[in-house]
Order: sequence, then structure tokens, then C-alpha cells
Amino acid sequence: MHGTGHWERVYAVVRQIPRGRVATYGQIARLAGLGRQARQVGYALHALPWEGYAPWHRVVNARGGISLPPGRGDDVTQRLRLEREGVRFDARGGIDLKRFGWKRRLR
DNA sequence: AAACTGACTAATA
DNA sequence: CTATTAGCCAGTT
Repeated sequence: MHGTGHWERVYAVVRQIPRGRVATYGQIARLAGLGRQARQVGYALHALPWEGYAPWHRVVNARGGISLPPGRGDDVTQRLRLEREGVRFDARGGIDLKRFGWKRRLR
């Protein structure tokens, strides 16, 4: 079905992430009013209705790294897209959230 | 209906 | 730094 579940809420927040910025699952969960169910955020993104429904590639884990399991190539796609938006990865394959973390309003 | 699953996080050891 | 534990909860089997 569609529109069911609170995933739409997650998608709405993800769409607000500006280009060249990234947000963590926990952050999305909080902004979406889901409290601490960061897992559900990742789950929601996995179940995207279709590619382009929301910029899923701008969501990373708390360490600023990609959480997608390797093997499907999705992780590569995510990194590629982020780099194209100007997000830099360090040697460890992590993003400096201090610089690229999405600061929702403020400042 | 009960058990299992999972693109997570934070705290502990 | 890595490993383990617990919390969280909707969707799937």
C-alpha cells in the first residue's frame, strides 16, 4: 500500500536536507518526531517507493559513514553522489559531520 | 498472534 | 581503538 506507516514523515525530512549536506539517521528520526527509532529511518529509506522519491544518499550513520552493506553497489552510488555534491570523504571513508553535517536552521 | 529482522545509536567494558 | 549489550519499533514471515 501507500501512505501507510510513518515513513512518509521520514521522507519529508530527508527531502529538506540541502544539497552538499548530510544528516544522521538519529537526527532524521528526531526531526521526524520519531524519537529514537533511528533504525526505522534506515528501514524507511530501504523501502523507498522509487528512486528519487527522497535523497536517501544524504543520510549517513552517526560516525559520518555509509551504512549500506556492500555488494549491491548502493554504497558506491551514495558516496559518488555525495562527492558530486561537494561532500568530502577522509581516508577512512568517513565524512566530517562538523563541516558537512546538516544544521537544521540555527546560526 | 508470536518470532524474526533490520540502511541505527549510545553506553559500557 | 574494537566488542558487546541494550533500547527502539514497524514491517514481514
